[in-house]
Amino acid sequence: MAGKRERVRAENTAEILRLARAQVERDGAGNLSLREVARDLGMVSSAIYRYFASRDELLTRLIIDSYDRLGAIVEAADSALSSRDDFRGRWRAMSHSIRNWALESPAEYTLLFGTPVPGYAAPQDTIGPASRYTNVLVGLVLDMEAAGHTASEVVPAALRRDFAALRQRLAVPANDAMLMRGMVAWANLMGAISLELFGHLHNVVDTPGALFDAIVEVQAERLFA
Amino acid sequence: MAGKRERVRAENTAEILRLARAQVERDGAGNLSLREVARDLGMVSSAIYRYFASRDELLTRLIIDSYDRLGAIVEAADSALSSRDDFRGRWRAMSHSIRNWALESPAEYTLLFGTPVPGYAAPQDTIGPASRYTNVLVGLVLDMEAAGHTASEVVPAALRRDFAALRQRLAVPANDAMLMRGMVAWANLMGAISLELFGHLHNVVDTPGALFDAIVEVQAERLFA
DNA sequence: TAAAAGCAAGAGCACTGCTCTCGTTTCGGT
DNA sequence: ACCGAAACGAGAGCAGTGCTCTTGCTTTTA
Repeated sequence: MAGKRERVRAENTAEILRLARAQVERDGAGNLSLREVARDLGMVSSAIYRYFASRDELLTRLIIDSYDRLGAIVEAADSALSSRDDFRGRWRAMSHSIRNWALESPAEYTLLFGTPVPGYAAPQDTIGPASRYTNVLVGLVLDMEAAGHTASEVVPAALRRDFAALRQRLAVPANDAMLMRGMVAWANLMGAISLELFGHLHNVVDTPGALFDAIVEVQAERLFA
Repeated sequence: MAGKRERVRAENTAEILRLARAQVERDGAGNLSLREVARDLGMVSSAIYRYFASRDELLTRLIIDSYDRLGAIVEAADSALSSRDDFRGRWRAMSHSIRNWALESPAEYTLLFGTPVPGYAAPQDTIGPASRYTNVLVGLVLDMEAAGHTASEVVPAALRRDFAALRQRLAVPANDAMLMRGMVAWANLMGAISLELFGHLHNVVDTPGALFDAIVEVQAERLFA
């Protein structure tokens, strides 16, 4: 029998997620409507609550899935480079993979890196998937250090404890200066993408792609040479 | 008579903006409710439409005001430094003024730099006020160049036209490399603040303030020394 | 086979943005 | 000083939202 009920439940759950994702992609996360999902699915709105306790829970699920996809994309971009010690190349690859993904599915990027939806607070379940893409960046600075690179970034005393905890939690033996380097690169990368995607470059440059390339290149030169 | 109607209109408009701002500050831009504003004001909801054509128009007005306040704050922070050729100091001052403002009124920061509200597209009226805070940064790189500093940032050919247009539009005689430097600093700054404010640092560091200081310092060392 | 659990439907609540109509109040021109 | 026009606030109403509760039906479990 394989459990008819169980099978139908899985199908419906998947279908709800599919429709919700399409809706988010079309109208943005803020406009996700449970009732519309229900209509598209040929159900009544209250039935959705058998599958997701609330709109926020559905959103959370979408967020987790998006983090997972982003993680997979960045991992693939990084590991596609055969020469593991081409650090500049790896930085380029992962940077561009994130931007390309963001441009392809802006609503998804917005879902993760834009305004935390109205009264919504990210639950614990998201932190695992969320760290997948950052782990790729961590891997880069780790490999650099293993290859004998030294970083000269100054790390204030107040940050040393944070970095020590981070080192322990992630089992990452990078030194403070190298971690600092990663943080600067991370902030710069996400800043460049957010400025572009949220429209702050509109009356500034006409070819945001070229600007992004240049920003990545400046960092590659400075941090990953 | 001084126009009773005109006076009342000005008062009501101001009051609507005040209440709406308080609401945004409390519940976030996505939860701004015209009906609640009307209730707080002792009016019926439809009356609000005598003053603002739509919820989006009210939001736009709030956004413009916020850009103006941010602009004033950053300008003040920069011009508070008496030694105009202390570029690192000026960079520090403007960076921290933005972050402090963001921490004091996160909903306001979110309004400007988070997700462009659901189906909302920023109208032209915002681009003037929006460039006020960036002009301070532009002023910094301009002064650096005037003081004889040279930048070594590489600017790809594709960006040269954008930068030429920018130079003309803003009447800013900075060379390409120096403009590039400003862009990197800008992206890094906004990235650092957004990561913190939108919760992406939650399981990363416990003292985001220290991380921010360090990021600013790294850039000060590299770009504004 | 009977009880238990899972399910979809439907009605309903309290909201939302927005529109339209209807009396009233204020303003500008004669 | 008057009178038409314009501006105004109130109120009802429409279409939509998230979410809850009850009611019957179906599948699963014991």
